[in-house]
Amino acid sequence: MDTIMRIGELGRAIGVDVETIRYYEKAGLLPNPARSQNGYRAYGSAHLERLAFIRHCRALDISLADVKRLLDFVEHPNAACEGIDLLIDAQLDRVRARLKSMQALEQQLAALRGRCGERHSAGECGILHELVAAAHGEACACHSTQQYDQSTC
Amino acid sequence: MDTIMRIGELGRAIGVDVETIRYYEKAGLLPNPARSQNGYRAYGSAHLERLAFIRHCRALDISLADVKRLLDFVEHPNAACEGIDLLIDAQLDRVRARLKSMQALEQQLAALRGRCGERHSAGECGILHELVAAAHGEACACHSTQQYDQSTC
DNA sequence: ACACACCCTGTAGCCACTTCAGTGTCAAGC
DNA sequence: GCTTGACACTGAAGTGGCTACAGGGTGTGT
Repeated sequence: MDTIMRIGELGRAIGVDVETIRYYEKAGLLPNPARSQNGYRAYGSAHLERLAFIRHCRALDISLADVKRLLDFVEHPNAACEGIDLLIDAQLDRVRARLKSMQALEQQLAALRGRCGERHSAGECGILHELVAAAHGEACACHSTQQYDQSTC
Repeated sequence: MDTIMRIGELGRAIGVDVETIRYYEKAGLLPNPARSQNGYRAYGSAHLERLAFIRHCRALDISLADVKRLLDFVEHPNAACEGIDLLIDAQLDRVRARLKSMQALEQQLAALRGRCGERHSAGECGILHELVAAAHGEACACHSTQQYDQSTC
């Protein structure tokens, strides 16, 4: 009743490298599949679903450790769910913090890019000058704060 | 004339862990400093500036390999500068791509967060349901595309 | 008989650090 | 003189999330 797939088929079905699947297995995220006589891994629809879940979480940039926790919740649906929203909250906080820093980064790089004129030596390059000056200047917040806490520079 | 600092002072001056400084040295980003009689590293203002430059570039999320290239330009100011703007362009492209995907991510996580009500078991948790359903659904673009190419889900 | 695609295991490499184990140096306090 | 503590040194190993490779076995088509 259950379609049986080999690792390559599973990989193609979800769009995951076979090495990654084996890696998830070793990391304890995918349960050990049955083996056919030749020793090949034999996957069913349960594995397919679980792998899809993992990849969806990874697409949300959730760490494998957290994915493991979420999978525990899926396995034990009667447990209290407190942990779930806390986990998602924390993830959202992380993503928002990074988003903010990436935006600052984009601004800085875009400004930097405008500094370079045409046909000149590295010694006259506005980008390089700007980088050196910014690294030197005390007004720049980059050096005193964490990478992901920086505002403008 | 040149203030001489030990590694701890240099680290505090720039806000970098001493281990990171030694790592940069081993990686060839910081030149080998002089040593005092006891074998301690002795840094001068040139090292300070160079380290500040490196950290500034890293704050801009520029890879160490690219920082190395930029440092080469700083060292050889008479070379042509073509490489510099290309490097910054590529960096900007990378940052913008990540920025876009992070924005999509934030949307998805925020939507997910809204799914969880109060006091219920994991089996009834809207977040978990949503995650499982989204992983299962074919309409979701997450599985077929790269992590950083996803749009909405 | 052979090519070729697929599968297996185990190990090492990637990036940018971080941590650790084990040892040495030096100034201050008792 | 002895201890304590902060700081320095080296080299190796660990982190996360894969990715790549070496060296073999399996299965199908021609």
